[in-house]
Amino acid sequence: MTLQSDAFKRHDHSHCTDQGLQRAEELLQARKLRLTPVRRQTLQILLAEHRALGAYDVLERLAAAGFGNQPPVAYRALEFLVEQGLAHKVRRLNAFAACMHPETDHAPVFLICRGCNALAETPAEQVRAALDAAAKAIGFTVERTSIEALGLCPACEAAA
Amino acid sequence: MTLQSDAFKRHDHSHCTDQGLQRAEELLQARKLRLTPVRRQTLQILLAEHRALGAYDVLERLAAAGFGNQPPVAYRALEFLVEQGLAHKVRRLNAFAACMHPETDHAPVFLICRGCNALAETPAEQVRAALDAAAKAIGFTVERTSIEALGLCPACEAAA
DNA sequence: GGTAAATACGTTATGATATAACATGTCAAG
DNA sequence: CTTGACATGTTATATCATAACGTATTTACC
Repeated sequence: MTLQSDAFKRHDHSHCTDQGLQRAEELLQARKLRLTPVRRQTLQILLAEHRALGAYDVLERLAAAGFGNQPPVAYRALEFLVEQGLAHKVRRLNAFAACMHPETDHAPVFLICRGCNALAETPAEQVRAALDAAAKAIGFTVERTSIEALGLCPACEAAA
Repeated sequence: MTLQSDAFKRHDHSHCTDQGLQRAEELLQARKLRLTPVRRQTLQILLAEHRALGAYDVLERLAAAGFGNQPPVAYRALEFLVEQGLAHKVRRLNAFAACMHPETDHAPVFLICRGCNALAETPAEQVRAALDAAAKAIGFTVERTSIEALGLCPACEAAA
């Protein structure tokens, strides 16, 4: 399960998937990069699962879809998607998730529920600004960020 | 090399180490927890290196100091130190660093230089506040955070 | 179209990081 | 001086990730 700003609302996953793939195609076309079959399938897997997935989980699904079943197959596709901002690596989970806002959200914040493993990706402008300010104070230039929080989602908080 | 707010200033490492160990002893005594030989040595290793160290690097040094040389020896000591706020895990590096402000800094921000691998730990109040606000907006309760940035330290920025 | 360079894919092998499970040892409370 | 809690050591294995190389596909250019 992935939470979003509209957390907990049920929605049509296939719509997310279709839209995500379409945005990916547009983005990559604009950059003159290729959404090859493996890459496309990998993105589709992440979009469909709609949560963070380990590389080996992705690999399993790729193999089931007829692609190679050796780790580099998954890692290469994932690396490409991450580089292009179409997916993110959630470092606390050693796992990957499709980006929910590929156009706008270049500095995502992940909220990870320790109760139900739900993953929320929220916009990060304020957080990123604060981080930039802290870095600037010591002359450090920020290029990439990983901002993650572990805690409880509303449902698990209520249940506790 | 570790950068701090007073980045790049040369200083006496042994002073850091002594002070860090002493603070650890006080803290743990107050919590009625034990700074056993392995834990003490582990903290000392992190303080002395003064940068992020992989678990196996720590293990190597522990073994050299006469402790067991199997992974759990290092992982257990590191886990304890992290739990007690005396060390942090830098997730982007899969490595551990002694905490530079064990009393005050419970939500550290790490700045990692991709040029020279220097690691800066800076206070995080503003960043943490922004993160809490973003989480609160969707009803998420933050318990622990990892906030890390990859970029260039002043020296590497100048050199580039 | 034909060919060379660049890019992507598949596979083997290995490296790096981390933990489960259990036996042994140490400490502190009663 | 024993018991229970905590800590350590060890074996084994799980999990995550990449190097290196050969083959295939695509693209750019003639």
